[in-house]
Amino acid sequence: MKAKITIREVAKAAGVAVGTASRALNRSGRVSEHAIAAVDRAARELGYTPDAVAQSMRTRSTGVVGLLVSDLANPLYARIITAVESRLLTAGYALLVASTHNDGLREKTLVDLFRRRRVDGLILGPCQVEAPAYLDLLAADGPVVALDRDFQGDNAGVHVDHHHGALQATRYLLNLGHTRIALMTPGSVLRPGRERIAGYRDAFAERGLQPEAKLIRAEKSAMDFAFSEALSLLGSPCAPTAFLCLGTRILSGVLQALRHSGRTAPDDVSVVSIGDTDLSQLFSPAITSLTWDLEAVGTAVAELLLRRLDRSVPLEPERILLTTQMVLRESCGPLARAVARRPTPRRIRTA
Amino acid sequence: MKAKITIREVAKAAGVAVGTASRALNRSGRVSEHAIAAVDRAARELGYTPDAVAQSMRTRSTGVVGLLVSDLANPLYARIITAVESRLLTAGYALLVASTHNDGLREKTLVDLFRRRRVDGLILGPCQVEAPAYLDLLAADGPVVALDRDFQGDNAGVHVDHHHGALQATRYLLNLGHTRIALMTPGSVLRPGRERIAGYRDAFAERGLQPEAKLIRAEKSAMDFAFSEALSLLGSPCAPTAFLCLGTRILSGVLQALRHSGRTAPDDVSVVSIGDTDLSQLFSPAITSLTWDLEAVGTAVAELLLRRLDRSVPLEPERILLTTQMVLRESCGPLARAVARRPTPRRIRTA
DNA sequence: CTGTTAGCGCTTTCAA
DNA sequence: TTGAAAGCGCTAACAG
Repeated sequence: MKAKITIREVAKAAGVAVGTASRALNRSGRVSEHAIAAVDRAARELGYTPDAVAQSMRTRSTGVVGLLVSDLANPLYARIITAVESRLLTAGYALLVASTHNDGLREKTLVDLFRRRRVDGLILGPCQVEAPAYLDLLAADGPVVALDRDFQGDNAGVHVDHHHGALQATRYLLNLGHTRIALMTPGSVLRPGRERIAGYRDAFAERGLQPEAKLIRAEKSAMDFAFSEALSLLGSPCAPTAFLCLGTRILSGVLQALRHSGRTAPDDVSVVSIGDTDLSQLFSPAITSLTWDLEAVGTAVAELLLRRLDRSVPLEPERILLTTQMVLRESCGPLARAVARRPTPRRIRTA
Repeated sequence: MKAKITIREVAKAAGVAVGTASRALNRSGRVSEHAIAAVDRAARELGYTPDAVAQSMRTRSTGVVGLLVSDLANPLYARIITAVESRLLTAGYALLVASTHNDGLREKTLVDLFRRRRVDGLILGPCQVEAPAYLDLLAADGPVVALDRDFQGDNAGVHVDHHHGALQATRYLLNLGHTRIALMTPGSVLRPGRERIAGYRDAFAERGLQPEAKLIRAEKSAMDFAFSEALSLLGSPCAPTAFLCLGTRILSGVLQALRHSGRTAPDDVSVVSIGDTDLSQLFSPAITSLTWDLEAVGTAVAELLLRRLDRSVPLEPERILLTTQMVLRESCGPLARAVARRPTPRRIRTA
């Protein structure tokens, strides 16, 4: 393990004092061209690399930002993270990541872990407890920006317009004549879920309707609750004629349930997915989906943080709202079709 | 921005010297029970959090490890990373991540970025140039472990047995009577691709056969080259009767090509996917796939690194090889079927 | 067992 | 413009 080269040795090799070497390397303040040249050359020859830890020690800035999401393996997050990482890298920042698994306690632990490491900023995705008390204290240590999450503080964040998205999707299904639209969501606590449920309700309200409470499946439950929930819904006396699926895993579960019970979209039921993936694109029939620009989300949240990291600009509340687009594919049809087919005995019976 | 509490203030509040406070907090060496109690209480009351940067400065250990993969958004990597993060967290380590985008230069930049930040260890996934010169120098700074990648040095890493996997999959197709098996891979440079191609060849060799060179599509090319490649293969005079797809994106492309040209598996062609995802499980027909335990890969690589981070154990070469399993589903059939159907005019014509 | 002190490698006053 | 020196917060070595 060869000894690390320090700025001290560079200074000596260049025939200047360490202070001068530092100023030369950082191009900060008044240094002679001559000194700069000598120091640069010495640094290059010795293969000097500044020690970021020591720099952080003095400057109180680590050049690291932390990112917390509920699950790194979620393909949607994975793509957002890639975009965040990319944008941050161009500004010289490194990215520390971790999964909260949607557990408030774990989030606190991780935030502390990051804080002890003196991250310069924090990006927080949705989590169980949206605005825990420690978030306010935290803001004193550096900027915290929200990723599809609501918490007080100076309120900076990037949000997807899930409300409008769900509204749009629900309207579409209502226009096709569906009213028994099952809403399958992994939870109603987190912002995305909350907003989507509200959008769904509002679409009904626009027509003076109200969704059947039983069709809203927002219980927090096991990962693949969607399969069993969908199956039981399909077997109930007033089965839904359409499914609005919130998330890839949910879509998987619903599609499996459909297959299992011998139904197909769009003939027996219509299916819309909120969140677009390989699966929705390639499934037969291709699934009509609500999509949004994940790269834009990542880039925007990184940029927002970067702006707040730059102490020269004043910190004012800043919320960025990104819109969703509906991609029409093959999985939806007018109610008539489903009604016409429902009487078939095989289809009515419970699995 | 309230002033940070340092160990100095904790010591004063507890009525001891900083040295004692440090020893008490770290339970290191000889400290009286009394002192420990006083220091702990003072620390709690003041809300003291040790500054990891200052600690790193002294101890020369940051408690951070770096992880580099070609693409964080790749769902397979995403799941591995989650497992790595989980395992590392239990040992108190934080995880710095970045994507190399399979670019050797970018990898070097990132490795430097991590190194300057003095990560304690490094996990490197496959990249363009498998064993660049700087990797050897790097080993002097701390342990480097490979993730499905071959490089010299002290050779520690976790590898998936892609060779055996591809062998297994190819044998399976050969047993079904297929010999014109297209191998669709995003590249032959990286270890996984190399090994898989070798396995594929070896399966042919076992029967004294040799695959047609034209059926091996290992060109490095655009992300969705699979679609056009598959389409052109299907239109060629001696179209393949089976597809071996290496990776999710490739599978997507091939499935799209099949749909586009009006063919379906397993009647017209057989399809096997190497790497199992939602798509392969839910597609109709469900795709016969080669799968491996991604969580095990992540845990194993984390554990391997952790072991090497512990300076008390001697560093000896250590390679962990994980096996693959073949999951039989509905996308493959005997050659006979495809042959019987091929004469149908619509199917022979090029799209 | 505990206090004092010397740095880790760097940036940043403050004089010169 | 430059050099010398003072720390950033902490741990480790050394006296007591």
